[in-house]
Amino acid sequence: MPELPEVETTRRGIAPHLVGEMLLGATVRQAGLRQRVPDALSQQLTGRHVLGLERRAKYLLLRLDQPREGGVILHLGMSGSLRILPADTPPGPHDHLDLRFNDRVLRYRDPRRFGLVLWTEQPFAEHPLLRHLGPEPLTSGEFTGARLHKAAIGRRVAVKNLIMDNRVVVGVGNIYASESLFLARIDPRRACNRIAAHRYETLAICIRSVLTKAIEAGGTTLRDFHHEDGKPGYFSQQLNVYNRAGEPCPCCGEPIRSQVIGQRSSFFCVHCQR
DNA sequence: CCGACAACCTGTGAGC
DNA sequence: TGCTCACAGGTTGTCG
Repeated sequence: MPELPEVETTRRGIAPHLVGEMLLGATVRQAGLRQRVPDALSQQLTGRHVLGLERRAKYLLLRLDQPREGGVILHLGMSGSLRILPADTPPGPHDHLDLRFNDRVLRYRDPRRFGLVLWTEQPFAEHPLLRHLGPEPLTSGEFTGARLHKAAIGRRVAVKNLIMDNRVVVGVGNIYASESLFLARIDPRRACNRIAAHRYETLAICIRSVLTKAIEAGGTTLRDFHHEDGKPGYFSQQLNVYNRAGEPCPCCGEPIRSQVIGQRSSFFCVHCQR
């Protein structure tokens, strides 16, 4: 479900309900996520006030008044979602965890359990899961075509795999990788070290553009992504190639092709993308 | 260091 | 209608 735009949409939806509120504890119904939810989670955060909800890559970071550094790390994996609900709302299937506030809960649902909810007292940026992450595409200023070009030196993976590598740039998942490469007119299969510097400048611009527009549309809903208020994201209507195998290319009309690249389905126009 | 691939888990939709 | 199978938006770890 969630790439950067969906995580950012989630963050914007729930943050206003949380900031300034005091945590009354956590209810863990299923601790077996990608990593086990810490046994001491509830004890650690009870009585703490929420200072803010930040995003780094596809991680959501709940900053509290104590400890001074760190807090709660959340990741939605492939199928996770977060909603604000009245405290007495009965949990449904796969509602693995609640963070409890006075009259409401932040409820975490994740059928496939690829996500995670962790506690850390070290600065978020130093946590092992976050330490190696590359630049934020929308906010860092470090994300440039030159940097992409440099990251490609000495590598020969397909360019689609390069931009999905979290050490190169974060937040570009399978949907927006295909979409960005379509806009940049680059064949996703092309070896990343066989692409000119100026094309990487174009690609960086296209990545930023696609992610920005997806956030403005409230994310992409393919099967089950919904906002905290239950409404879908509308960016799927703006997808040019993703999930559109056989449909005409919006640019030239040739049928869009799908092919597995690096174990993931990819969509592109053989005619427009070189 | 690099790249390919399996693994984690459940739900869904296509096809028979 | 009901069954089976392939596949799904992410990330990590292992192996050669």
